[in-house]
Amino acid sequence: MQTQQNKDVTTVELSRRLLEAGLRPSVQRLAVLGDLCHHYDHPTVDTIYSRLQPQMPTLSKTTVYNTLRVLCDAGLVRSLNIEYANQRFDGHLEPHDHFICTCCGRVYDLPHNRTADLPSFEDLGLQVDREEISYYGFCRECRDKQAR
Amino acid sequence: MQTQQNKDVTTVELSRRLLEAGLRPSVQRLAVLGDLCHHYDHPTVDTIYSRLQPQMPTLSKTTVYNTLRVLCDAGLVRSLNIEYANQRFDGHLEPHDHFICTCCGRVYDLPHNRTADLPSFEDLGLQVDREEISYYGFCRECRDKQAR
DNA sequence: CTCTATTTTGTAACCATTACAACTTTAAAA
DNA sequence: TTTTAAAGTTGTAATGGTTACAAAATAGAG
Repeated sequence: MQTQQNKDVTTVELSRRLLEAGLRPSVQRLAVLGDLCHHYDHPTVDTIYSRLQPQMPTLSKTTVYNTLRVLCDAGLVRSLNIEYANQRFDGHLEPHDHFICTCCGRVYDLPHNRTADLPSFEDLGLQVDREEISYYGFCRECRDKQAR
Repeated sequence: MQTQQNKDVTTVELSRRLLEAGLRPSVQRLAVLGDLCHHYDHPTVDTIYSRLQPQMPTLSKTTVYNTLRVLCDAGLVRSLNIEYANQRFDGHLEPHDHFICTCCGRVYDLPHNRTADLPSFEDLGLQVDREEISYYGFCRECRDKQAR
């Protein structure tokens, strides 16, 4: 669950997604987007950089930051807002929620816990584009560890 | 809505809450907790500091940080996790959701959009303590501004 | 092939947050 | 009271994630 992978996303598909979003499919962009589509482990910028750098020795961390911003703006990637944590990213685009262990900080995917569509707050003058549901608590590992 | 206030919370009441949480009701703690209970505007650390500093010239920003952490741990205050923003705080404790304008960054309170209690993820080994629902979009002001 | 816009890179700066040690205040005991 | 120890506050310095910026590299158009 945590280290779920999805190797099905080919470079061709990634390239198509970038082009569709009006972005040039550079090596770096393909690498960053690919990393997020192949690992659903909600990595930090640093994690992404560390995974890619060995294969791309000239890669700059600034590029990872820039690329992630571009990908987020294009909607190809989500950024998660997690208490007491660095920014984290998610290449998993189908609607789903997150569980954050307040003990170890790990992030788990959850099925989207919402029966209906996005609620409307038009009466308040608010146009809702996106919803983010996060649960906080203890994962099994941390509960077991604490029990001992 | 945005600058909603609640002057009904007296110092005596704030003091009682602190003591009940096992915290000494120091001047600084009363001030920080009071600020968050009197303004429901989801301030940043800096905003809180700026509001209190004029009346408390010796107040240190470190104290504001320390105090907020202590208050959060005690459950007297919530911290919000908002995309592309500094940490923000909320002294409004009844369950409610938030709307964040992706244009101006303002945070609006919403009624809690959840019919049932916290869902259970026991089957996944996850013990849920807390839920956070955030909506992102455009507020009326920013929509109007963009329309022009 | 040349030119120009786009993208990437590395360094330096920025700024929110935390570590730490000194100082102050408080509460309780003597 | 006075003393004493614990709790709380303060300011400075360090940390570390993120961004600004300018130079270098790259890619697509003509």
